[in-house]
Amino acid sequence: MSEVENPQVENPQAEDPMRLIHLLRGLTVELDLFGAEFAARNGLHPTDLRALIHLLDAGRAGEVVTPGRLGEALRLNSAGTTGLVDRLERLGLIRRERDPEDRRKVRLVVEDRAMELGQGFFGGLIGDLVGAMGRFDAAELATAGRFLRAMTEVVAAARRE
Amino acid sequence: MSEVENPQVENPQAEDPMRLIHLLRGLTVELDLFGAEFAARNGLHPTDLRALIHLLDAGRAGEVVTPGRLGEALRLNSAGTTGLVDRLERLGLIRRERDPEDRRKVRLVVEDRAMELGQGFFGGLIGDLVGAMGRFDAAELATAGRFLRAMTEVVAAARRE
DNA sequence: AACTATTCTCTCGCTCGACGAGATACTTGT
DNA sequence: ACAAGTATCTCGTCGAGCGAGAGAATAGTT
Repeated sequence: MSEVENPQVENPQAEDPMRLIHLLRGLTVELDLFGAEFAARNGLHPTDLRALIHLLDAGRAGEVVTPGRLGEALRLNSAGTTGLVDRLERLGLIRRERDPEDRRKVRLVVEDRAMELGQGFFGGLIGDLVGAMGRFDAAELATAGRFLRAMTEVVAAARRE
Repeated sequence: MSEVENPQVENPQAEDPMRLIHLLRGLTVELDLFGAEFAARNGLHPTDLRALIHLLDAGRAGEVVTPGRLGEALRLNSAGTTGLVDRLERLGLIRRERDPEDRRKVRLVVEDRAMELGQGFFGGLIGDLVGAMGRFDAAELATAGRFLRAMTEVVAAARRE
């Protein structure tokens, strides 16, 4: 019997939790860098990209986004938010529209150009990711999903203290 | 037989690839926000935090980090790197030391204070994450690891074009 | 209806992180 | 010794984001 046996009743191929932690962090680092490089290549700042993602998500969910909501989501104060919206509007990615029902509000409307931009770039990556998922069967994907949800839940809980 | 049987072919609970994509992105967003809030609470900027992580990683691997290497890893130019190192040094998190073998070089030495900072904060999160992993058996953790590695590989490959 | 409080967005002035260009210090090859 | 190369730092500038507060519209109270 080698000393490799019986590491608390587990097999030698068992995944070390710390390895998984580092994998999680490594993945987020890669995704961040990917986003940052995409942003830089298109004359955007990281914040602009995050804003765009938020706007596209909200649009897909059919929600109306105002500068206030956007700034809150991105943890910007009102001055920073105005600057951000100015930038995105100047780039032709979004458009301001006064809300006819409450004229204090401004609706941020995403232009087609922004969707094409997001699609054209992230679309390729998403396709590759989905392709790589093809090497996993349904049960494995379900396990991965459960795992990701569990980890996300922990981080979100930690964030709320 | 209930509809829960036969998961391989068209199970209603099967994980939709796009759901997994959004989970991945959601997780990176949560981790980013967690880091940003930690940084803000300690008077650090996101860049400082990234630098600290890089330095701690390198230290654990026994590598010597110079301002040049650090700036390269963080995609900063030399001026920005000097500013970053100044900041970290002013905060007492690192220390500059001239390399006695090649006196053009500067070694960045991490102070104990920085390790305590990183440990004290990320330590709690890591503990929670490892705890949540306890709800998965060895085979499931192995699957999760394989999945994370596959996704990381795809993103890294996309980044290299 | 007028008056006050509240909500939402924007303007102004400022700070400071990051950039480009170039200076300085040290090392290596001839 | 001298030129070329490498590592770091200095200087001037830009611009994203902050704090404070102004302006515009709505909601609530009497």
